[in-house]
Amino acid sequence: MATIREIAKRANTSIGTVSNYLNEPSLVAESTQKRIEEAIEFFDYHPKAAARSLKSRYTHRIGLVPLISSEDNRSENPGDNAFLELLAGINTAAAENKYDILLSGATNHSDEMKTYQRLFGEGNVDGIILQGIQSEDERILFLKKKKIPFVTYGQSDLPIQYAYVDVDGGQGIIQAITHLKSLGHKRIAYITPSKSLMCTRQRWDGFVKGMDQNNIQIKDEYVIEGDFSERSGYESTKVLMNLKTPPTAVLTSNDVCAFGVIRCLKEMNLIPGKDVSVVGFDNVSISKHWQPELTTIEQPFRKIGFLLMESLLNMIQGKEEFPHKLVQPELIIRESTGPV
Amino acid sequence: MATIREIAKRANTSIGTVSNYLNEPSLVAESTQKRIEEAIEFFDYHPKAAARSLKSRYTHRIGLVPLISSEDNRSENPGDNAFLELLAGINTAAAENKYDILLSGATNHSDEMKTYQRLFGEGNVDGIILQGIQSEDERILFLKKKKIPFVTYGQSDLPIQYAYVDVDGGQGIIQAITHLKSLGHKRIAYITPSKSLMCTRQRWDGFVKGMDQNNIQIKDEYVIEGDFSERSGYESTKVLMNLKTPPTAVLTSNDVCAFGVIRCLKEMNLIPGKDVSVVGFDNVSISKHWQPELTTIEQPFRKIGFLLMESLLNMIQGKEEFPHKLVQPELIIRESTGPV
DNA sequence: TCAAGGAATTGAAACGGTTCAATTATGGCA
DNA sequence: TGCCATAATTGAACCGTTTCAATTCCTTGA
Repeated sequence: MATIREIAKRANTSIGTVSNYLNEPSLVAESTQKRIEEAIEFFDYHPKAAARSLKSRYTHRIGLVPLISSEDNRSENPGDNAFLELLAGINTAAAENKYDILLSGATNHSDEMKTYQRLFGEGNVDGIILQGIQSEDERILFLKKKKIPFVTYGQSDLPIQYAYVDVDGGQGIIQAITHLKSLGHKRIAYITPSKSLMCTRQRWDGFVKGMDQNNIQIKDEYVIEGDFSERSGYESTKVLMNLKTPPTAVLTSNDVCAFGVIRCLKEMNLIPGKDVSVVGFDNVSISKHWQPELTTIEQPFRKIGFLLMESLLNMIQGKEEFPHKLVQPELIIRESTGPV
Repeated sequence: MATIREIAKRANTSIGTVSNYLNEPSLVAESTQKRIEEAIEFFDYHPKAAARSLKSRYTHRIGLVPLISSEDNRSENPGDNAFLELLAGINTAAAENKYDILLSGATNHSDEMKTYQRLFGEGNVDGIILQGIQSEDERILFLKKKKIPFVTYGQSDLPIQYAYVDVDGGQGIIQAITHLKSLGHKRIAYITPSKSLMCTRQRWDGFVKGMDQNNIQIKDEYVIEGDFSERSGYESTKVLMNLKTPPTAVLTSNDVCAFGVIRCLKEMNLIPGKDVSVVGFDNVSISKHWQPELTTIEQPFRKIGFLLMESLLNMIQGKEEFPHKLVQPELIIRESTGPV
């Protein structure tokens, strides 16, 4: 394998100049550039990343640590393509900046933190992207303490400054309510997981605001505190449908929960999308193939990935300190919502 | 950040000994080990990957270049979790050997080859895992020519020696036929994509063998050359069901094609799993939630990932030259197959 | 013709590990 | 006690870049 010295020799110049050409071509005279290019071509030269990063301190890599369940559970979890789309976005921004992605799976959060420390400590990565943020995420505290540059996808409740990209979930709920109103719905129920979660709180705020904007009064009995599970959707629906005046539409906080709602409606011989409208959140891959196809709120994962990477790079390069970015979700209208 | 020299100093030993401790602790006296461990703990020391690989030539990283479609297509392609599961398997074997995974997406195969060359040329990775092998895959030729260590998931038709891990698709088809036979089926149809593909040919061989083993004669009119699309499943089924004596069971080469079969059956007012049994191939995440739930052949992606990584490491370490491994798929029996 | 100053180039030191031949310590045995 | 084999340790050279102060080259204006 050729080294920078051989390139310099063949191009009849010094290694310093070749290095300049590699990093800041404008410093090098055009005629010299030509000769260097010829030599690089001739030897099929690629500067060694190890040598480069040893001296320069930049690895040109960022770390991503997906949580990997310890058992095979292919078809269980429908979070599926979201990760791939996020990756696609991250990759796009990375490639534009000549960065690569280093992946090292972990099976739990304490593993994950060890991995972060190792990746950064060993100088494998310049920074880290965090996903699946929890309300008091210990990983955020850890990375902050270790002074490891990082961006998160989603916000925590921690009173700390850090960079994040987040979806404006409240906006999504507002869109859904507006859509339902336009179909004539006024009796709108909302199944929300515990408001101790940051994202749920945002959505709740959106719910309040959306109802207000559309001049609909929030009825306490239409608001049910559940969780993200299919079961929760099912049980909550049972309660809702047994009310004196049951709602004509149900908002949920994720698709899986909406699937539970649909199952319950079917069991009660109600036609989802006709008798009762249902809106999910996430647009997981199966929601398009559900019966009926699910109206849901989609998070733009590619864009999120792109922004995550962009923000991280800005931090690493010292251009921004703690960038905050909010992106708008999109309402995907399918069969599970219809006129009253 | 501490360096090996500071560790040596505090542990009152030489850098050579610390290096030995790091790489081959058995070379170091126990008492010395203790002191070194204390020093490492004290400084929270992590040996720098760049320095290490600069001299040792090992990066402790392998490369993976997923093809990333240029547009957002979250819920279109159900290949979804397969990649994640593969990754999980690769990651497990990687972690056991202190390896990390470097990911760098590409949008097409020529991009992909450039990426391979860069990753290996710059010394970012020790070897590469190739997926989505085609019958005359140019990437295989390229990597072979450039002497880049690699393993593929799947075989090509190229008359070259290289390492691969593959699923014994033929075995899967045999299992499916045996299952159908046990349900009383004798009129079994098979929709197969063009036999020019390696994997289709394997499956065809399995079909022939499986029918023979179960003493069923292959009827020419029950064999339809289609492709992997939903449409192909639909069209082929139309032809099959209009035969004088239509088949009672249909084998396909992937789940999406099977979905097409099911759609056609429903349109013809036939009940899939009752009037006609249908078997898919892949067990994509939605097949479990299909109507009816799809009987299909599952590829053990975790295991495949694990074997891929293991084989690659063996090659890198010179333990094996071109390991070949075949894994057995598993028949997942659900609702789309039933007694005649 | 010369001085000044910017553009281009130079080369030695530095980054933080690994490697290996050489050296020293240790234990077993006659 | 002395000798030998083996275990443990040492430290200088090296890996291939980047960095930067120093030097040379070139142009311009007086």
